[in-house]
Amino acid sequence: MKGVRQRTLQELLRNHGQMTVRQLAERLQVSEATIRRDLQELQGVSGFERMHGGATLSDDNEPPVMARRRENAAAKMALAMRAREEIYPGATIFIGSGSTMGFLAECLLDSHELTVITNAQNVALRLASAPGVNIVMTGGALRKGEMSLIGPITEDTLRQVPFEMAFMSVQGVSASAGLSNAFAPEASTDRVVVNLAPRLIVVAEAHKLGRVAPISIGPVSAVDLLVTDAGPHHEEVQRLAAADIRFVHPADAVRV
Amino acid sequence: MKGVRQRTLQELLRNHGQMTVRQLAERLQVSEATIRRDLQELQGVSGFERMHGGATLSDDNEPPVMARRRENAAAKMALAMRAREEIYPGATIFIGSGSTMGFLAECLLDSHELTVITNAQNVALRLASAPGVNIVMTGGALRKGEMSLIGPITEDTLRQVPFEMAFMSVQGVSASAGLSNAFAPEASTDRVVVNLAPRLIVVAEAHKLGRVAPISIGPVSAVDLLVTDAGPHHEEVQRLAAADIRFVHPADAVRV
DNA sequence: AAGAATAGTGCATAATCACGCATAGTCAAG
DNA sequence: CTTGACTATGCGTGATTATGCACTATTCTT
Repeated sequence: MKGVRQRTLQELLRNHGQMTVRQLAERLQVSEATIRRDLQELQGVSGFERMHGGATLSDDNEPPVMARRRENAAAKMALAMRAREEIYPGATIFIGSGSTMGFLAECLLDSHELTVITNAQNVALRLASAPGVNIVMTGGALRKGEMSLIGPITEDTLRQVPFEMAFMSVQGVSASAGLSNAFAPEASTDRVVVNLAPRLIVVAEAHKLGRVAPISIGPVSAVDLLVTDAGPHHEEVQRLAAADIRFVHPADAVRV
Repeated sequence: MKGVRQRTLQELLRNHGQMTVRQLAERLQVSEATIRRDLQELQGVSGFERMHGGATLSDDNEPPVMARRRENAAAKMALAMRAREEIYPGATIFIGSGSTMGFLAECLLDSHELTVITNAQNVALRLASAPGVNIVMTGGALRKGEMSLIGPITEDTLRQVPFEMAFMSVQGVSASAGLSNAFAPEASTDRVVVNLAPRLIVVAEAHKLGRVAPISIGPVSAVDLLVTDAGPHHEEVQRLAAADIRFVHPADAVRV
């Protein structure tokens, strides 16, 4: 019964978030000593935490990028699905970090003969269960909040692995100030991607348009395609169009 | 009847996710002994896991490294805790892949001023919630089962990032045949680690001692410290000791 | 700092397991 | 149809493993 019970136990913890030893013993019809022994063995499960009186198991350790996953999930998924249409079988693509890129990974689960190079843990993890997708991660320093890899090592790796197109999301897209991001080390890595990408596809929700973040990562002219849910009447969209940027919308978001 | 029953059995497991031997015997109208024999034969079916009292069959393809996490959890944790004692504040260490290394990561959550370089996703993920730990990941191709990064890119990164000691677990440790692993591309990466590590600490459960896997990754002389739960009377331990290998045991396993 | 709650541990008991052996089917050749 | 070899199944046994209880150590609360 032990193994089976431990599964149930994890299930309970995952659903309730946190439970006391007493509750678990009652619920699983075993003594508290047994629960304690079980919890002992669960040490090491990601997100699991033992504490006096009980234990917690958060869905994941919930770095901000995971929390943001839930914000505007529908819109992000729509953008991701539109972005996916640019990918053809056999392609080698780069996918950057950010919650929207996580959705893109989700869209690619049943792809065949696709090679994905990424510096984002959430992308790699999601795609790990995609049998038809080869995954290459860049090396680098782990930026914990974003679960992304950045820095000179990342950039070196990028230069070693050629790719045909790059998908990235950024903090700001402006016809005048170009692409921009907030965090300097990450911006440096982004700049390398922008320079290396034969074809650069930027995915940006409407509120990113016109925004300017502290660090510039490249001119808008580097953008080959902008996927956004901002409608054609959005004033920044018009400026970008004037700057000769091609942009597309998810099918069901044109009315935004 | 056997084949039919075993298919039904898998069906039941798939639907219920988990069942006890008793339940299965009742449901299929055969003795528990028969169920046990059936379960014996189902070993190797993907997602299938035997455990005391019952069995589970998860439909999601969780990586084997996660499944192995549950096997011998207590022993692995003991080894990991012993291994941790070798780490001093301010150190820069490499941690390899494998479930035992995941436990080591777990032990390091409250470390301060530690830099960890790793090619293992499970290690990086676990340590992502450790505020005092800097994490650098190697790049490379993702080996999905192990959730580890391997290949030339990994090796390049390793050469770029100096570290003071390396922790790794291997498939086989033999006084005569040295360190060995099963999977060639991974072994290549391991070999680089063995060569680069100023101090190499190998963590191996008792059953790894004396075993020889297909691909050699280095001589035993490369090992600076062997952490094992095999007691001093284990015959391979004696051979290794004769080969001048230092080894230590987790505190509570010396009596083995 | 004292009292209460919670956690860890050794031990006896109960559950489960693996193995050997006997029985009952199953199938093919004669 | 019979015989004999083979397989599957059930049962019993000793060994292994898990569990609960009682007790001690630790941690939290006030």
